[in-house]
Amino acid sequence: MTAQQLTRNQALVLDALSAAEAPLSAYTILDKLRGDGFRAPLQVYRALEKLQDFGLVHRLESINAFVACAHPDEDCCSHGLTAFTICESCGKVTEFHDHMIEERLAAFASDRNFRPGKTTIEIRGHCAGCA
Amino acid sequence: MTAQQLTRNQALVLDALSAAEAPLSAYTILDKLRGDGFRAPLQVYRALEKLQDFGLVHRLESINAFVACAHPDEDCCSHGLTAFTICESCGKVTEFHDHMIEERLAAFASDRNFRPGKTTIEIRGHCAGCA
DNA sequence: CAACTTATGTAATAACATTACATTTAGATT
DNA sequence: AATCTAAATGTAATGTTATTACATAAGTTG
Repeated sequence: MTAQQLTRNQALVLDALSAAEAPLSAYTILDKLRGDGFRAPLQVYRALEKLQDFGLVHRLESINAFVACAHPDEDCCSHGLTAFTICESCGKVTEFHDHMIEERLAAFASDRNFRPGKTTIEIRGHCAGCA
Repeated sequence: MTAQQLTRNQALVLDALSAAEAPLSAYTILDKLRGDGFRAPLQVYRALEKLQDFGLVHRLESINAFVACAHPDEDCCSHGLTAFTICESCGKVTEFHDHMIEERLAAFASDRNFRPGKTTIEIRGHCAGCA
């Protein structure tokens, strides 16, 4: 996915996520953007979908929420697997990549002729500050 | 979590999941069990919660659905991480454990003083039969 | 039995996400 | 510039997933 000019809605949603300290739900984003003319969930979901396509936003499956990519410039999300730690106290999310985990998962899939699509790795717990 | 006598509702929910070829949503389970007297979502969610505590059922976060544990006798789910492949065509789920992945994730968490709780690893894709 | 904990029943509501359809905008083509 | 087309947008309605609140019943332990 190559660099991309964002539409107004996409830019607003990305800004909202970038400004947030923690992941936001689609409906929280909607509420934040009502002042900018947002009125319906679909406006948010559509922008989120594109932003995910562009590798600028990640969806955290285990908490139904979204975060801005930590290093979008590296096109990080297309070259492999992204994993997350998610603090259940403060919401802080850390994004990381581990080549060995990627290989092990790929090997497992390959052994079973399973063709992998999107992979989710999320560790919920408590961060250093909240321990 | 030690072996456990299940209540009627818990047993019914577990049986429904065990009989299914693919993961079931809570509401699908509810519909299957209406003939057994189930009337409300909470009956299902409460049973599912306990069954997860007992290590007899897993929740698949990325598809909001539940599966019976593939090898509940081994108490598999308490001794470590469980990972899944999920076929997006036929719904088939394969459960697996990988000690090295477990170690890598633990090491990452430890390095950052992140105290891990529940970890999710789910690979969505297409199984050999559906490729 | 009394006190307590666990499980259950039921209704209502909250939270998350999609379908359907009409309209507008932005780029490309002529 | 006028036209065409694909992408994006607006809006309403609905579908799906999960929880809160409160009342009742059943099992456990002193």
